[in-house]
Amino acid sequence: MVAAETDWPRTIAHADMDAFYAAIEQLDDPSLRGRPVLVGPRGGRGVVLTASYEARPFRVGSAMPMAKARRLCPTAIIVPPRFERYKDVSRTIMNVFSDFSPTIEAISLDEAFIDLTGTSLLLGNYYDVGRKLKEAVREATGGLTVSVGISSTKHVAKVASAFQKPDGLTIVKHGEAKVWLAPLPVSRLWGVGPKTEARLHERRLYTIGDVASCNPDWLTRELGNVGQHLYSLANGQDARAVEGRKRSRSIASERTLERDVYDKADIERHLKRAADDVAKRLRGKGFVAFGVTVKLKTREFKVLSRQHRRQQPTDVAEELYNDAALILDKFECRGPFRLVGLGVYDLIARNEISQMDLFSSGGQRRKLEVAIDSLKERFGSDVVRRGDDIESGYEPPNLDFLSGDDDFDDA
DNA sequence: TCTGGGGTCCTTACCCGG
DNA sequence: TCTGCCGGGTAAGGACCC
Repeated sequence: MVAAETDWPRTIAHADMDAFYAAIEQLDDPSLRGRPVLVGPRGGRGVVLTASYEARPFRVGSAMPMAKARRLCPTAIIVPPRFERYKDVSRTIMNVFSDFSPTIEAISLDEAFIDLTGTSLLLGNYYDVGRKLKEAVREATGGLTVSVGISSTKHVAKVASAFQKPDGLTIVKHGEAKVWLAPLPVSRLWGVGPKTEARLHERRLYTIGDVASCNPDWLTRELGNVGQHLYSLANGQDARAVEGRKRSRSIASERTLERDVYDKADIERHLKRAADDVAKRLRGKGFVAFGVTVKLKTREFKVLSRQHRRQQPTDVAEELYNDAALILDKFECRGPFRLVGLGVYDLIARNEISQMDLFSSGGQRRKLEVAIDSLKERFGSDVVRRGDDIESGYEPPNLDFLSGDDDFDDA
């Protein structure tokens, strides 16, 4: 039944853990098993991070305000999150995925793409691979379940993994993706959120099949590049490859406050805390940052941001804070604000700062990074790097760090 | 007791220099 | 010399994801 799978141009699995945080809490505390569990803050203005499957019949789900979730499911047990523990388990499952392929792309703590191209002869057909993957995760974690989708594109694998949650295994054969996707609602397209869903509905497009069969030029006129992208996805086309690990491009720290702040001194106090946090994480990753942003959210949920580009990059909390304090003066709105945040962008590795003097602006550097990445992809990183050996008297800068060989997100 | 925190990518507007 | 156009760079916001 899957005899043709070796003809697939690529084979990609998407593995997505079921109710990850809640499942870990139930694993670690047997008294929680079989009961509705909400992972999230016990008080304050927080939202549900994960609801266990026992809580879901009460129409409770992620991102729902905790107060509302408690009204809907009064018997739920609320457990504060333990991210360090979740990261540990994440490392375990990523190691399991690595046993199935050298090319895995972690999307978050609990999900990843796994490039299975060419592995069927080693691991059996893709049903076997899927079952082995699920079993390996269950064994390595002591009982957690994962839902797996396997197809010839990232997008279909992703949609397939969500198709039979929890503990599902869905395989969509190459060449059958378009037909398989057609009856699903447009909201299942990866990248369609509430806003885009509404825009599609306004145009009488309700299923993925509706999108697939509409006129692509019309859809592009209506929705711009998004329309073009969605048309391709709806037709089962998605050329994106499973990418290994990627460099992080920004780091931020923001908090919704117990009470709204009006006072500039109060805002500055929160910026100071955020600067400390961001600086610590920058140093932990060995990065320095050129760009600093301040984010404020009004009582009406309007998000405002202002940014500033430094002459010299930094990972020092005091410098980040001083920039943030200056940025604060750029806001016309005086509050009250419910959230204060500080972020950094335009990151480079700290040990390469001196070489950055060659490039005056972030845009130029970004273009150079893209160019170098594409050269490395095309010719291999060893070939591209060989410029250092040229005996011309000119010593080209070592730009290895631009490909991010050394520092990555560990998520 | 009504709305998190951490990200990425894209669009739009504006400024500036050629 | 002035004006208009165009493209690049940057800033701000928006949508989306988990």
